[in-house]
Amino acid sequence: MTIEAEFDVGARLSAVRKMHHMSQRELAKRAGVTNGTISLIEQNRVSPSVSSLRKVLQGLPMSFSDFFSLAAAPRQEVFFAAGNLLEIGDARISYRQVGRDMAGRGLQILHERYAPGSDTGRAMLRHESEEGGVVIRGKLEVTVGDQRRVLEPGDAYYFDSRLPHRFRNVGKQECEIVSACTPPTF
Amino acid sequence: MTIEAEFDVGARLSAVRKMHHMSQRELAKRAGVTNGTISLIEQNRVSPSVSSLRKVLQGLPMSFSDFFSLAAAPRQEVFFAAGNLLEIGDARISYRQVGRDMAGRGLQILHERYAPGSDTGRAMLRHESEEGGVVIRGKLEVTVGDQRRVLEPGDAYYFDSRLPHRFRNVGKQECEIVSACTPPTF
DNA sequence: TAAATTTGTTTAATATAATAGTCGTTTAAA
DNA sequence: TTTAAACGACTATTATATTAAACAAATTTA
Repeated sequence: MTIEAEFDVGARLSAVRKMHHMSQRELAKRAGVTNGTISLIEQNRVSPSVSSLRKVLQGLPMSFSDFFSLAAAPRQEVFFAAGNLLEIGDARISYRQVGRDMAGRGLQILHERYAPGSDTGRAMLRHESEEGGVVIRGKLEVTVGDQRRVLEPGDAYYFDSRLPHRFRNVGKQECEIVSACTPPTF
Repeated sequence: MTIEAEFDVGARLSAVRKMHHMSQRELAKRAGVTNGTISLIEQNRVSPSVSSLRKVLQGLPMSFSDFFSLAAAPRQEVFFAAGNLLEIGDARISYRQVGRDMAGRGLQILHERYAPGSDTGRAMLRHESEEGGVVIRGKLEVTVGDQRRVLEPGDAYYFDSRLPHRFRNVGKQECEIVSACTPPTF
């Protein structure tokens, strides 16, 4: 039986709104509330009623359970520096493990390439899986939740796929990464 | 990206409160609100603020995500009459399947016995699994969410373990059932 | 540059939620 | 029965959320 740790409704709404590239006014318009309401909620100067919060979330759109699952999700370590990977290979073949402990992770690794300027764009939310990767060549801007960083060769990422996320090749050359994700639930 | 279907906050709170065997006053006391607030919320005559709903849920205790996951969970068929099981065995050995389609279920079957008057009691919420069973001998009162029924030999149940649930042997003889549950996530 | 949008914030007025206290009913005890 | 305790519902008051409108700062357009 989990109890709610306190969490920041305002910051969470602000983050998820920005991930959807909406202004307060645009969201307010879609949600059928005023922009002032959004502003006050995001500053935690009011605690919205469930009914108005529902209107706001429907403007994204997002369900209550997604919103609160995100809010309740423990913050994981997202970025790993190039020199901060765990070497588990041998002298001839190097296996560099992303993340300290793999306990309870279990995912499959893939290779991907990004043309200059390419962008995974809109599809920001997935469910019930995890994914990670390593940049081989080029520059990749990775956005996860409210965290964003441009990764360069050797850098890596790992996060819960339920967090909103986006990949962009911000460099002028092709970008190659080693990525991985858990298999679909069924 | 799931959107919230409308759901009845008041009815959900009322159901989950009753599953915890609390009166409005008792919950109000634990939550630090007045019993009138609980009453008004359960009648949907107000839409509680997130902050007061949090106080109420902490009185149970229950997290936002559990509360809204429950509310968002599609209502499954919970009870199956004795003659309403799917026979998948042969003439010598009878396998009677509980539930129509097993698509996306995947669980393991077990046998259990309940002494007269025994009661699983308090532990009402689990996570991320499903369970079901068949009564072989005796009478078993099964409570799932806001649904309750006394099952007799041949009757069966199947439900999402995230729903609050409880088993009681209300008969005077030992009760034997065939039950099943999904393995723990890790 | 200058004008025009668009951004997030703020304030006074309004609408709504939460409280304290009371009521009638039900349940249990005497 | 009678009494006492507990229950959920209700009302008037208080506290809070929401709105509408105006504001300054940042960005875009001409």
